[in-house]
Amino acid sequence: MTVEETRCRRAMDRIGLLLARHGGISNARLRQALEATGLTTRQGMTLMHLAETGPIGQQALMEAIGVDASALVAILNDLERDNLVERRRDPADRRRHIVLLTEAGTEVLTGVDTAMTAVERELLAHLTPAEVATLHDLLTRINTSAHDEACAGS
Amino acid sequence: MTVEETRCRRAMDRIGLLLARHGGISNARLRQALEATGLTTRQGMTLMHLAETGPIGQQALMEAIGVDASALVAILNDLERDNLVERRRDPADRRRHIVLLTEAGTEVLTGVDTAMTAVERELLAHLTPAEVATLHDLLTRINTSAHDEACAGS
DNA sequence: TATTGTTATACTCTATAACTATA
DNA sequence: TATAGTTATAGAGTATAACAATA
Repeated sequence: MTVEETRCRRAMDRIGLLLARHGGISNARLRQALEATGLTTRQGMTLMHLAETGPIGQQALMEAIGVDASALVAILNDLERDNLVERRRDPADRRRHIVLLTEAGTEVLTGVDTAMTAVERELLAHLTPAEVATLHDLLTRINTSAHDEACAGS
Repeated sequence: MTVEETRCRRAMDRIGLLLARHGGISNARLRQALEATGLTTRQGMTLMHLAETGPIGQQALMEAIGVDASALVAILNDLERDNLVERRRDPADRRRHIVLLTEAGTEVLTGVDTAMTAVERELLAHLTPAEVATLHDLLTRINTSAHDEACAGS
């Protein structure tokens, strides 16, 4: 297509930059909303995942929430210190730690959910429900996995 | 199935979390792609804005790229050290610094643009051009400004 | 040797408050 | 006093490599 030369599109037409910026804003809002629960965004997200999956090994949990091993350790250390999760050795493979929600962790979850709902309501205030659904669909289809196709060049 | 009660939607149905995560990924990819230019994402973004707006005060630049004053100072210090931008006192109001691209900064810009294009091509590999346009539109309409409506509570 | 989880480290981004110099 | 810019500092997120225990 004709378009202008590929060179130098306006900065905020750059979807990469838009995503980075909105991600930062979402993160900041979530953190603020979660302050009442004493959790960070990633801690809240981790609790939500545990509630969905039930007891799970750290490897699987890592993939589910998209952080690396050392980051997950830090998250779980904090959560375990506050008795929101518990790590148990897997008797079948003593290298593995099975992570599970405690009763206290389950209770905190309600507050997390409320906070996230409030943040979303605000972020998406100008969008219709149909648009929100579209946005959700498009976001999940963004290529998140490691570099595979396209631009594989060098 | 009958869905569960509204409480506790699946974590990755949370748009706030999706945005935060994809933002982080975009940022990481951009950083990696910009490594060749020796710039961080925000430095690259700053150069792009300067190219669009021309000479501009730091207050205006802050708003344009969405970082706060102290963050901008750090960005500009690095860029100025590398002679990519220049700060000049505004003779009309000696408190103000007018920021502008140097010739070297303009040259680097081409590499920044190429890197960003490559990253986007990869992130958006599974979307049609129409979907990309929709995504762009929806992202720009997310409520980025300070808390006004909804959840204003305390 | 490979895998699971841990520790240590460092860099980026973000947020806040205190400071300066001008107005 | 108010504003433009600066400095300092701290917390959160991310990335990497080295390590221990177990398989």
